[in-house]
Amino acid sequence: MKTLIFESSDTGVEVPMRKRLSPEVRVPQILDAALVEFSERGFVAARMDDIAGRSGLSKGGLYAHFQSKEEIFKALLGRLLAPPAWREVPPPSASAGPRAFAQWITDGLYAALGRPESVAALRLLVAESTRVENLVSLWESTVVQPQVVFLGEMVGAYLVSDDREPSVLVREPWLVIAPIAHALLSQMIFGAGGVDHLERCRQGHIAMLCELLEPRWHAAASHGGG
Amino acid sequence: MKTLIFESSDTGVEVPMRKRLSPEVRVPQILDAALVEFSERGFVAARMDDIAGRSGLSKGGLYAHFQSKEEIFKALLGRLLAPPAWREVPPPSASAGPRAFAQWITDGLYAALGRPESVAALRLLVAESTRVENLVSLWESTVVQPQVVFLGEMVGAYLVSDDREPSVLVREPWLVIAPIAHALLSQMIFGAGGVDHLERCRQGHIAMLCELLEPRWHAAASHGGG
Amino acid sequence: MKTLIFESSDTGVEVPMRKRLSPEVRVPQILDAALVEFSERGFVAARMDDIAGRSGLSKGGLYAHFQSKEEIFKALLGRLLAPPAWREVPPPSASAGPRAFAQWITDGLYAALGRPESVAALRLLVAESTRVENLVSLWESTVVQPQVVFLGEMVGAYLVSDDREPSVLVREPWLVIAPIAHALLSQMIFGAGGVDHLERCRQGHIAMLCELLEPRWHAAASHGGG
Amino acid sequence: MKTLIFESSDTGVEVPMRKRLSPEVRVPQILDAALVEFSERGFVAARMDDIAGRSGLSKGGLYAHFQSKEEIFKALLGRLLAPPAWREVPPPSASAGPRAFAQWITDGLYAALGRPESVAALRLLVAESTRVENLVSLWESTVVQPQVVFLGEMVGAYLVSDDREPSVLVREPWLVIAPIAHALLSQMIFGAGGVDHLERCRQGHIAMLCELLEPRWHAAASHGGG
DNA sequence: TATGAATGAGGCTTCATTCAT
DNA sequence: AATGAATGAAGCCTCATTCAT
Repeated sequence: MKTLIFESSDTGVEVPMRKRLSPEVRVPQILDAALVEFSERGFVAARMDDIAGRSGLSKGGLYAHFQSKEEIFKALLGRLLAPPAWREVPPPSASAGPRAFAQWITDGLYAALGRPESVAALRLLVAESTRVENLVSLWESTVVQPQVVFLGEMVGAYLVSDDREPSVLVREPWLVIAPIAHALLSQMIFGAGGVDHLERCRQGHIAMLCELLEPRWHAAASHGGG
Repeated sequence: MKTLIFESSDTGVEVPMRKRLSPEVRVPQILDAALVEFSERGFVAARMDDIAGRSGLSKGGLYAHFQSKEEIFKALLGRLLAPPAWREVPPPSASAGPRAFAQWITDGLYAALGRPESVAALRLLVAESTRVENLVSLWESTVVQPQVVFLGEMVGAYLVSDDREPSVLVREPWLVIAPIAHALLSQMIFGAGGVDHLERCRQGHIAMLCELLEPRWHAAASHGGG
Repeated sequence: MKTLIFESSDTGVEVPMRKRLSPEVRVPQILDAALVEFSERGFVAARMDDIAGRSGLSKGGLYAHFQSKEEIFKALLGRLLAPPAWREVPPPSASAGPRAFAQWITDGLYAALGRPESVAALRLLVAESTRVENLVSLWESTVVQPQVVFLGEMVGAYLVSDDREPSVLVREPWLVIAPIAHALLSQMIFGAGGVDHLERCRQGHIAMLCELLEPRWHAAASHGGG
Repeated sequence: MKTLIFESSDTGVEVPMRKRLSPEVRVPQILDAALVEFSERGFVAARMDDIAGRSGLSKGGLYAHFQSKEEIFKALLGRLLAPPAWREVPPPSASAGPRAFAQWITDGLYAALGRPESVAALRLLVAESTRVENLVSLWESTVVQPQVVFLGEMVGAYLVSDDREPSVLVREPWLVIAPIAHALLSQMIFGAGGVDHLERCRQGHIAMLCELLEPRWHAAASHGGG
């Protein structure tokens, strides 16, 4: 019966013994560890030793699975930037009102972006995007843009149902997610700000969307401008 | 100007010499260089050699002005986090309409945050905030929060002038700046995105503020919501 | 043939397996591989991985046959330094003339030393002789010296048949092989130099031996010297 | 007054202080050290630490002068392969006899190649020529070949003075240096073999050249050969 | 006998910092 | 105030060797 970590011998010396795992098991462990280390310290300052330790193996052991630090980083980003399995829940009917619709939108956003790992991933992207420009611009065009466009279309579909001037949210769908961008940027710089900070942001986010989604008469008829 | 100055000596050999400058001149040069290097590479990866080269002196020369890399970093943040001389222009009167008001708000925001150095500074803060938590939280409480509160008050003052339900912008004034946060985060990750990217964002930002600032009747009276 | 052998298992997964061979078959394969790797890169730079790959098994597999890199090296040298089965052909009679005799000498020399493996072996000896001084000096005294002495005796026997001053080849028999030493050293440093480079060297070698073996009258009688 | 190596302080700790030297002084020191280390151990096995120590500075200090181990190696070979300032002494007149002429030839050869550094350099070339193929083939064509051709011309000029069949030495001038090649190869593999080993080789070398340079009648007239 | 994940020592290289000049 | 050779502490990576399978 072999113990997992230490095996005592009659020499009295404890010899570290680590489980031998298949790459299918190790690689995700390593990437999990890498996300923590890279996002806390940045690519250069992260130490292979620490990633190794956090994955439960020795420094050299990493190199059985990845050729270099850079490779780990790229594999990590490949995983982080994979398109999320968004939108399993269908939007509520327009008759349910703006709040239900806004809630549906933020449900998806905060579920995808509100987790600590997402903040870590974003911090990593901000700090190191130039290191993986290809991956990032691929992600932007194949994942981020389509998601934003999708949100804009959902808003358009919601608003088309009655007679009003289309909100700027339809023309500039990125505004739909602007509040969560602020919340995340804030967290990246100032820290978590308490467990419910994101939840409070989300309530503001919903309220703002509600105001923008409520029926309005043509702006030109009321105050006009610019 | 990166020309070296050559001084002839009686040995007949031309040796490259760099100008001897007073600290008042050198220190800002060094901090300018440091902002670029730190924000492009992060604190750890930035090299004293590069900061030196970019400031027009040699590695050793830096140490005539700063005791260490850390000192440079802190001095740089001290400069970056200084409160901006905002608000020299008074807000337009409420009668000028929401667009004029929104324009006034974004004028200040984009003038302060739209410059490339601001993006660099923010990137630096995201990547290295844990390194200078004290400074950052001081900045948050003495500069950022007051500015946001100030904006909220301005919005409140604008809206109070007629009869409507106060917008969520008053309760959650950070929403006023959320669009620029999104724009900046986007730039930090995806790059500049063209010279007029920020300007387009600003137009969307203004339009959104306009929609939120337009007179509305009590939401409860129209659709209500969950 | 570098095809891997696949064996199907009831898991439905094809796993690459290498043939299980007896040591009698593996060991020579390994030493062949080792000669190439050691001589191309030197002892330290040669990698067990590469020797393994070149022998058709994995790194760990080597250790089923040799306890260490050093062991492989010594076994290789043991094989390389074994006395060659020289001299199966008897020398031609003196009456056949110097050219026939010179040809007989070079036949043996170039057959033994002209092969690429011999060049590789010599390169290895030059680079790593200090690592195995015992083996090398044993080789020198039991193999190399006797061979050279033997050649000297053959030359002496050839020349004794007529009346002349004995050539220096008899006193310094290493001169008999000097030209091939030059050719080999040249190949070691400058590379093969074409397929027939050694053959051309051999012709020069023969011609030189002919000149030295031709009947001469006592040197003292002609020009004299120092 | 600063001591060269150690400076005692009142803490009782000896602080190593090394002289700060200009590159003109350091670089040759480093290359001298590199020759020893590289030729004793080969490129890969030589340690930067040892080269540094032998040059009187620390490991890191090397990098103020060379970008990498490879750079040191190339610089070293550049120095080793520089054409020697050969042939300052004119050849003796033909009337002085073959021995004087042979002596003149070997004087140059053994002065250039007989030094221990030359053996070290050759050993290095044998072991690592593939690492610097460009340099080596340049050396072959611009230094080695011309020197050999020059020797052949000298021999030709010597022999032309009387009526005989030209020796193979004229057609194949590399045979002139073959004996020293053997001597050097021998030293590279078996070690120095005593202080006067090369000198004994040289006597054999001279004797052989004498035999080949002595007047002969046309070979066709004596034995001829197939 | 064979595989390949894992270890751990060791080497190359980088870089903040020092200091003689 | 400025230079640049020099130091020394890390950190990345390689690779001989081990061992569970």
